[in-house]
Amino acid sequence: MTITLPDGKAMTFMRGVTGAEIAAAIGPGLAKAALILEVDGKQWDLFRPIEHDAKIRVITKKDPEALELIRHDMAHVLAMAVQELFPGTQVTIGPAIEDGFYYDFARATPFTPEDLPRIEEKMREIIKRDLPTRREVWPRDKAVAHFKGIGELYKAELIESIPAGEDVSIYWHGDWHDLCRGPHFASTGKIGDAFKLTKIAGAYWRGDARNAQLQRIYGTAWRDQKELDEYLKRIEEAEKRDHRKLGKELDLFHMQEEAAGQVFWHPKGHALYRTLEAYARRKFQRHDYVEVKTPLLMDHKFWQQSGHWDWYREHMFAVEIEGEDKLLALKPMNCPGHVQIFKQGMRSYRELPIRMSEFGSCSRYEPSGALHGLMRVRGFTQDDAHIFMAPEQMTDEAVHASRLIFEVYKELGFDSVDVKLSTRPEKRIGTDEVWDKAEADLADACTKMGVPYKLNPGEGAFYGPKLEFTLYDAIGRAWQCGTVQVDFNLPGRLGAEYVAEDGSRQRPAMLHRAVLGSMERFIGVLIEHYAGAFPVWLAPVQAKIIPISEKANAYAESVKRALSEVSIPDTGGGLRVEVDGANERMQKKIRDAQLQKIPYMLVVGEREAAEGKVAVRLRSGKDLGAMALETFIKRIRDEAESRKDVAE
RNA sequence: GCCGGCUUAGCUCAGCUGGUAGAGCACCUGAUUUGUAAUCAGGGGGUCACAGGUUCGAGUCCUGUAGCCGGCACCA
Repeated sequence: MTITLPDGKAMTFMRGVTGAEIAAAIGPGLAKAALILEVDGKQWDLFRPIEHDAKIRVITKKDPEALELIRHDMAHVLAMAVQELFPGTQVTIGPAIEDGFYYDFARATPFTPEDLPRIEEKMREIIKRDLPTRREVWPRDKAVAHFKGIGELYKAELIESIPAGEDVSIYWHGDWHDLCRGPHFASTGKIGDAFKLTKIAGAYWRGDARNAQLQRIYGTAWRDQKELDEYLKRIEEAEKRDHRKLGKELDLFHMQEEAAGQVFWHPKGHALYRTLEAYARRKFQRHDYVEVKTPLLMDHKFWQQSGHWDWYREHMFAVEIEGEDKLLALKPMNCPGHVQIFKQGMRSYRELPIRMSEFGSCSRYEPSGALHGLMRVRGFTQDDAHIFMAPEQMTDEAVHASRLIFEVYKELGFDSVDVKLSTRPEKRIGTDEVWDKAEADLADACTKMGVPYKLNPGEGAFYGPKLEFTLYDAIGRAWQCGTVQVDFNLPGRLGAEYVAEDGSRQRPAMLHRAVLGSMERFIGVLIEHYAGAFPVWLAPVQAKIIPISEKANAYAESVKRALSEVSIPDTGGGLRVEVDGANERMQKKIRDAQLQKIPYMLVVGEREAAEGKVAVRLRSGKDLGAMALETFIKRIRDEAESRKDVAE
């Protein structure tokens, strides 16, 4: 039997040879390092016999696949440990995930945080025992009967969903066994012990809230201690950027119990908000949008007509007014309002497309468990727009909207953006023909732009498919923000029409589109992206003037007035500067400004006052020395206008 | 909404097995008038999330409610 190695070298072995034997034949180093074999492109246990000629590759810790394999094995060890410590606990599933693994258990009493160290210790012990792995193939029905017999009802259910007549593989580690597709390392000792259990959580069986809730334990696992340490460090760094923490430290906003899920923007946070809004407003204007404002509170009939009432009633705030037979609803989105504006007067095809934008305040009664700082709130502002058009304009308008999104992200410093096309969900309105066209229009738009996209089947809105735009922040985390949604359904339901070229009345098509998504959430993303050290154009305080002693206070104020007069186009006003007139030493004021991550500190003493200068210090600590106020103004204005993010 | 955890001064946090609350920073007052990351001294400030209960006595124990945190489910 011939075994071909990756370098093309062929070796001859007896039938039934195992990966371990092949690795040993190649060399003792490889025999030791080998974890899993790849046989004709399929992963194969080292101890599993090979019956045909094959091309093989030996996978070791160094290979990219190793992490996933380690994590999968680790999940098994976790399950073993839990079953040893807590007899009667049922196992369910336990996959490898990004950065780690988890395992879901069925158990009457939930785990407590104190259990984790015990389980971890047991896992290390199991790894140390170096239990050999064995693979068996059972007929499906035998496996079902077996797992039912030992009280593993979830496992039995899993196997029952495999077609009858098929065989399943069972893996043994010592005398513990589990249904598993494999592959697994030859023994538990091969896994290494660079892991840590991180959290416990409830999770629904098969991801469905109607099912029983299981107890999930999460862990992280790596090739070695160094990688594990790096990962833990990374988590720590991410925590430092948490927008909730920075929001407090930088005095940007707060939230409180009496208005759960809603934001109190403080002056500094609101400066961010206004700046971003002014930028977006100007950008939309340049892309031929018209801006409107619609009522917050409207008769709920609009949402009955649109269909939202049926879908989302329990997530809407509704108000009954005493003595009036009306049910009003706080708007959860802006489309019905925009359609009302469209419906005023007779619309001609000549006016189309109409691109109607609004910074629309929306309220949604989000489930309590979903709330998360600025990222998921009950009161938020969409940078929303609805584009009304003739149906045949759809592809062009989708391109137009998508280009705007790419442009804005790029200008805001997000260079890598992913696009997903979410298609018809099971629960939806509209005919299949309409959905066919809607999905095709979005796909065409991507093709036209030359933008690759991933398909996200079944994830569209109930009224139409959507493109979703995901950007990546400074530490590589993904944030889904922008969206472009085709809608051939709502305009009809809400009674919108226009007069076509031939004089007939036609239904307009509509595109829902948001670039930033929610202002609140996007600001949250910006806070985390910049770790609170905003580029000058966004910084709530762009320069802090620091008088060295009281003698320089008057000059400091005059510098502030001069800077406040400097207007920055497209960002909504003059430079934002403050004087620190406290009776403190300069060092202390510098420290305070530094901790507030203010980009420029302007130190002024009697020397600067006499010469009309400012001594410029950057938040990096770099001292630029004294320069004429005019020179500094030119510098900061250029920086703000270009929206540069200066790293130094 | 579901599972688990948490909630002590404006902020960050201490407070052992129940005996009646403490630090640093911030704030206020005074002194100091300062050259690139914390000047010194003094002072004020807490219904220990809320509501019940156990107890001679509860920040500490029990129950409920709310909010927050970590997940899950949801996300027009």
